[in-house]
Amino acid sequence: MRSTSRNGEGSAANDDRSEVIAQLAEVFRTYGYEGASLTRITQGTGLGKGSLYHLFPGGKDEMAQAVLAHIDLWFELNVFAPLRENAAEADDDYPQRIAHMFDACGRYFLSGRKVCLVGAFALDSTRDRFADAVRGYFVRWAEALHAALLRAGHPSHEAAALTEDILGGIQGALVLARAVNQADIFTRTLERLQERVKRAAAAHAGQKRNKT
Amino acid sequence: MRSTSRNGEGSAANDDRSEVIAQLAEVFRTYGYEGASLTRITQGTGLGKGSLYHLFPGGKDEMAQAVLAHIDLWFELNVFAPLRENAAEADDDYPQRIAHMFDACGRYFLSGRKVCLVGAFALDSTRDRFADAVRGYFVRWAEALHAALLRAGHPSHEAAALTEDILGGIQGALVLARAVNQADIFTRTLERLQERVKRAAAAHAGQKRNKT
DNA sequence: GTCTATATAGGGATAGAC
DNA sequence: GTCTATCCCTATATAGAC
Repeated sequence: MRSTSRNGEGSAANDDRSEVIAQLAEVFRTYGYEGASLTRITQGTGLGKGSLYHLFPGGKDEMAQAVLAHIDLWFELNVFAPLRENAAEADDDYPQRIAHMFDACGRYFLSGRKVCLVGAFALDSTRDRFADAVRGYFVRWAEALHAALLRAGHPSHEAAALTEDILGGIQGALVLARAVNQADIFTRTLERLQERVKRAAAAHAGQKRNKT
Repeated sequence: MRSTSRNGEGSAANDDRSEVIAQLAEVFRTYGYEGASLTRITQGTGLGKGSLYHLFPGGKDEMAQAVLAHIDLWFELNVFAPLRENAAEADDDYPQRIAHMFDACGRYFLSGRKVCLVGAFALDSTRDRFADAVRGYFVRWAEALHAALLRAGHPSHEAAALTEDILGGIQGALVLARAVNQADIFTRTLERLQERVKRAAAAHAGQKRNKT
């Protein structure tokens, strides 16, 4: 029953692969790309080198690429897509979508106890190796958030500024939280960012009311 | 004339060492701690292994420690100390000191083209190796900035929030700027952070005026 | 598919000539 | 002080048995 040899992309195999990728992500997050030796990867996954190279013929590079794709998919499904306009519900509650984003981020980064692998890769020469994945992750996040902020009624320049402050604020809070070993810095930062968005939105509502 | 053998800590030797440390910093910033191999360090400094181990008997670990100490000293002199209260000029212009901090940071990080090595070290297991240096850097920065904000008239909770937002905002902007290869994200973020401080300060001044 | 054994290169670090 | 040569270890990757 476990065999999926007939359909090479069976769901059991996918689950296995998914599980391995999650473990790989943990290793890369802990040690960085250069620091993630095959020995550590072997320990972290419980697989021998043979199995690893069978799953990822391209070696470490392909493993990291798979991890980045996995992260990207998660954010695409749980963060970016929910932010974006949806034809079926074009008049949706955008402030709520933005709140959902903060929520998802808080959960994903374990309230500041888990760092952003993409951000970590961005800081050294690892970025160049995975330039497209690193860039794409932030660009698509920024685009989705910016569009949602516009839809929520923020003027263009403010939406752009908020987008940078939010994405940067999240990354920076993760750095800071880990540097001083205080995860709650991340939680507080998320709350303040969300509060700033609400205040800005309320200010526009107030201006509209005054005008009419 | 170049010999400083009699006084082992002669100024010429210090300059040499300082120059080497600056080059080491560049290598660590580019490749990260794990990625900074002795071969790359050799190329980046122009020194052979013999010279390197003569200068830093503790090897790579000591090199990185020296770099961190060097960075720390720079920030102590150019950022932290100017922020702090000074007995000789206790009634100084604290808003201006804060402006000076933003200025110094903008210059140090080359307007977003240079990352923060301490922040980069914080993100993976390198942090544990240099835990004290990493933690101390951010803690002392935070303390100095927080005190300056209090002195500038910000209420306690606001000063604490601004401190986290500013330190985190700077780190995050550096991550973001490098991730998408747009240094101006950093510049803009610095300007907005500074603007927020000014607005908050102005609001308090306004409240005071209304009260009296 | 997963293991063991091995190949080959490069890692950090040291010794000793100069 | 700086270089060259060399040490030993670990790195990534592959081959082939099972």
